[in-house]
Amino acid sequence: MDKIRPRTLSGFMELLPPAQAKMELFMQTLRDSYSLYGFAPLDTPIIEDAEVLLAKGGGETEKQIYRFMKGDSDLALRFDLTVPLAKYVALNYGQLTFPFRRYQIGKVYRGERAQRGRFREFYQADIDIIGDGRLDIMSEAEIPAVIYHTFSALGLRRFCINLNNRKVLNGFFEILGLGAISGDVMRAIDRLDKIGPEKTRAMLTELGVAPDTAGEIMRFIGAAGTNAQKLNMLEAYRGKNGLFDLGLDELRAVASYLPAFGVPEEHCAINLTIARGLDYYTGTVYETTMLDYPEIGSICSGGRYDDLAAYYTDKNLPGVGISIGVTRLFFVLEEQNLLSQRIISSPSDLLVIPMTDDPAFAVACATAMRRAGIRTQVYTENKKFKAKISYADKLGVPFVAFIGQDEVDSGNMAVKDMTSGEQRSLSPQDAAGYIANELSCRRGAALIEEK
RNA sequence: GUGGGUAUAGCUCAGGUGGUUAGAGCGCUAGGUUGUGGCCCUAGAGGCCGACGGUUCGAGUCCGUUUAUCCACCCCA
Repeated sequence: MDKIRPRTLSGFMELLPPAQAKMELFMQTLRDSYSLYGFAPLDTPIIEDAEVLLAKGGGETEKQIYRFMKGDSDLALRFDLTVPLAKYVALNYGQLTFPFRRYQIGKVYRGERAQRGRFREFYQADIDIIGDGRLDIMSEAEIPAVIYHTFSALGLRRFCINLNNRKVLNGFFEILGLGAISGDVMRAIDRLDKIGPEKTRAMLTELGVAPDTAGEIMRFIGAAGTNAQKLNMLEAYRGKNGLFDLGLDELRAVASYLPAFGVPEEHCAINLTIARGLDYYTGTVYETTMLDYPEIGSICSGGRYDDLAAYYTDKNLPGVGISIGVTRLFFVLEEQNLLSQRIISSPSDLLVIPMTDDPAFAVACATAMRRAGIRTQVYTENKKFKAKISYADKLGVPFVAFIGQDEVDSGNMAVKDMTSGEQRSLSPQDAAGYIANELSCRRGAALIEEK
């Protein structure tokens, strides 16, 4: 009989158990970090009514969204977590307490061509703070702290949160008389780090920007130095444009609270080239990059927006949020070999191997170990001894307990440390203490270990 | 959506100018005798050479079509 060839669609990540164990730890670390800052967990359906998801319509979203009919229902898979959040907040407005702080980690779908590090199904890990009518600048100032803590908790050290403000950029363009093409100009300067100053200048010229104006833009966005020095440079433009002045005040406020939030300046820098492609950002924007892997691009992006749910409600709901591309980041970390080898990725801490015809004592030992919190499985297949211990070896189970006739007679367990090869005969109670103690010494390794 | 590359064992890949039973490494299975894994040795299983069509006495190899996949661009996480 012909078999159907098993296959997984391109662009869909499917991991083997050891890698999946690390992925789970990754996401648990994110959950713990987000919740430490007072964000509430939220989940929403993967499938929504197409009319709801495509409320905004047009553009890339329309082209990339998975959409299908089920009977008479026009359905679509969510392509991010922000649109479902907007719907959720509009729908449950009366029952939510504002500012509404939620985190959500979930799969999203984009029907585009998959390639290296680009997936069609991937996890996003979002946090957002939604205000009712207004939202203080302090929420924008707090976001870098959450990003900093989250990546630090993962074990990442070599990263930088880039800060900018859309009002500063748009105000600056208005000062230069480029207000009409600010979107195109922003797109051009956003690519500075990727294509270099010459090509950026050429793009500006193509847009019809006069040479000396282009020069001023290049000087402006290329500003170097500390955050304080960059803010001083910006002060030179104060008084020429209301929007710019407002943005400068916001940027200054966000930067000034970094120390109180515990964010070191070397991890959070004003970068005037950061524009973000998404057009709904209206204030602070964030983009986090790994210092040793700039080619990867942003691993966490977000910003301030003025009206989250305008398509669903008349309520004005300004907010600020960020998204970590979990699947891409995990893929890159694995590819760069930055995931710690010290993480215990075994599904069990202990494998109990019965060697007598009646496994009752072995099962009783396993029960005692589980009561002590030790993740335990019993090997019950009737195979040769070698195959049994090899099973533990392949799974990376750190401890094995042999239960043969000697053990049944003595009431002890023969506990072997698979790393050292050392073996000792212990009562179940002593064995539980020994294993738990050893494990606690080995746990706690960070997920990411930079070279 | 645009441009380029690649499809041979479970995985990574060899297979000059067409020529008999298509190979390697890793992995897998079984041995190397009794209650000790990793290393080593031996043996074995496993392929309609992506699919369809063409050229030819003969195609894994050449040509066409198609599908899948990868890379780059666009855009993004």
